[in-house]
Amino acid sequence: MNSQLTIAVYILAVLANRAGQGAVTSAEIAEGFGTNPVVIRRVMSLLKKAELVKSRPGTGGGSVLGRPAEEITLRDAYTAVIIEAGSVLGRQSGNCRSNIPIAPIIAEYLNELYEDAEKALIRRLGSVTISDFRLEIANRAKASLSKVSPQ
Amino acid sequence: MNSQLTIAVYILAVLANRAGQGAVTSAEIAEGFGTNPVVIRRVMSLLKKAELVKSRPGTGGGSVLGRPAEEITLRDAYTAVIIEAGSVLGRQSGNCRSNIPIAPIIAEYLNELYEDAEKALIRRLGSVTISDFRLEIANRAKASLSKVSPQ
DNA sequence: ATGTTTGTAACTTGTATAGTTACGAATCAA
DNA sequence: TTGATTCGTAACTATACAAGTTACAAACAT
Repeated sequence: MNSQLTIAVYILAVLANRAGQGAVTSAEIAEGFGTNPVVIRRVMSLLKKAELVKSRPGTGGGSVLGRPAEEITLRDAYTAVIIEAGSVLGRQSGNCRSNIPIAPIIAEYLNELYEDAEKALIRRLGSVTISDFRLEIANRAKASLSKVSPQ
Repeated sequence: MNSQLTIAVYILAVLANRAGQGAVTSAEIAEGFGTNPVVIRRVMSLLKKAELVKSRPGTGGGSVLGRPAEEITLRDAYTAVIIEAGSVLGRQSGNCRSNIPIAPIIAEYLNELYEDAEKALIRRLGSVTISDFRLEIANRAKASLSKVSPQ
């Protein structure tokens, strides 16, 4: 539920990279990320609902950005992917089997406190466009490569 | 990893309730919360490391607060319980088996963004003492009872 | 000594999610 | 119209993780 966000922004970054050069298939994206095409399509399906991407089947098909990379923020990706599952934060209860009335009351209260944090997160995510993100990741990838083979 | 915080603040609230009336056993706390004593002891063990509680085995044993309830905040409970597992937020990777170098770079970047949110959360938690918390939960429990049987 | 309670290791169970397989539906090209 | 390609999604498997449980040694009070 959290790595879906990683995948979502990866997808958006790849599509931004290829903007204007035709659609990108889920197989191609999957290979770049090191996973199965279906995993990509599942996340893609959420991005489609949020109209961040458009997809088309058939030869020459695949996905493209729904609007320019400068007009998509990480917040858009977050809400597209996370809202389904409630929130990254508010996942109280988990595996807890307690049915005693006090447990949910505490959980509810803690969730309210989490809300402030989520607002801060969303604000921060909203300040980063896919363009920004793409550049940042490219720089880091370069840096991490030069760490492996220093010369 | 998240319901541990629920348990932690429940423990602290119970011990605050009983301050000056001797130690409380894990069995008693477990019954109140509707779980197994070992689950309580596991969380208690983290609270002990953080010196929020003191425990003693044997007859008349159990746990007491390490300092007054007015001087313990939810932030203390949070750091005691969560730090172990990294953070509520930064749980990137999860089940993701991708070893492609780009995935961890994105995850790392997202985690940095999460940090701002966590700071907000910690600030908020730091503003609530166990005393405050105890009152708030008591009020809510009363309200939720009156919902079940309105008269 | 005896009974009580903690502390913790080891195991079982439940659940979420990643990954996989399979196949129908949509699309394009010939 | 046929065939190749790609998406969309259901159904299944595998894995990881957390809660719950059992068991028992160690610490402590009487």
